[in-house]
Amino acid sequence: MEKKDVLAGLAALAQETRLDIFRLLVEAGPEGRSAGAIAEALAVAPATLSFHLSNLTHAGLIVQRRESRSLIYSADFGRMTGIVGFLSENCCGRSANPAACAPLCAPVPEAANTENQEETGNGASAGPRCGC
Amino acid sequence: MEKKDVLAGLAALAQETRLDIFRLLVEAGPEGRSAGAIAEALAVAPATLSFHLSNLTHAGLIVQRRESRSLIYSADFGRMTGIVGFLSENCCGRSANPAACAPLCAPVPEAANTENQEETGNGASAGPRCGC
DNA sequence: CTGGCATTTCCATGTTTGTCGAAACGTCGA
DNA sequence: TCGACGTTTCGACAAACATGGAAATGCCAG
Repeated sequence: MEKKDVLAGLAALAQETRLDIFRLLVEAGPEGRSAGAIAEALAVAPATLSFHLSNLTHAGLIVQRRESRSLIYSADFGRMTGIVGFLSENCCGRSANPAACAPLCAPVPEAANTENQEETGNGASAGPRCGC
Repeated sequence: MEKKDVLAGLAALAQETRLDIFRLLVEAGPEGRSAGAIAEALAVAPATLSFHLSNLTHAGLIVQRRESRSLIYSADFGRMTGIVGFLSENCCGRSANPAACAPLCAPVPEAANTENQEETGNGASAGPRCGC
């Protein structure tokens, strides 16, 4: 995963409409959703949606396939995990002492959860986030 | 973690200079780095750096502390894991069948690694990415 | 081949963003 | 208190971006 790819992915997600689209597709899973269905679900004008879908596709975050007259879009999780990996690369300088790293790299177990419990159980499943 | 926070975090990271800063601070760990040290390491003009540091701070991705005349910045991993959690929220509609979800949610074990091995061992440590 | 539907491309607009020089601010050593 | 140093704020500019209406494109049923 190269820096420019990560940058493109983050830029694509850093926009409300596109973030909504992506999360809708994450929720839809491999099955995906047609452009029309997305437009209806999010109440976005066709031209605007097309612009954003193109953006997300070029960023590699979503994938397009045809099904009769409709174009179906679905999320590409591999790309997302790649981006996350890039962000935590060389975490804490790959220090050999997990102690110095723990406060940052593995705050999930209990500390970070005291703030906001809404959607724990997903990414915050207490697994080791970085290689520390 | 609210949507606007996630949006702010992604927008902050979706910029080359800021991405470089954040990754530098991720590598630096809890110890952090002074503004001057960052400016030197990345060859960024002081005013520009200050602008980006402020941006990252407001997004909650980095934290500031004073040490004599210098301001030390360090990454806040809790925020990052929160963002990742938000992105994979309701993954695959929380479907009860992991089979339909696996191709997207847990492609890491072997499939995704065949592409690019550079920084595996970090985020791509084969742990379950979403709650599927 | 033709009509119709789903989606995209084109275009113009207003808004946001990244950049840097100059000046101001706050903190520390003497 | 003073001078110096590290950092931030201000001001201005060019560039990139989001948006939606209208027209064009691609695909399918009959």
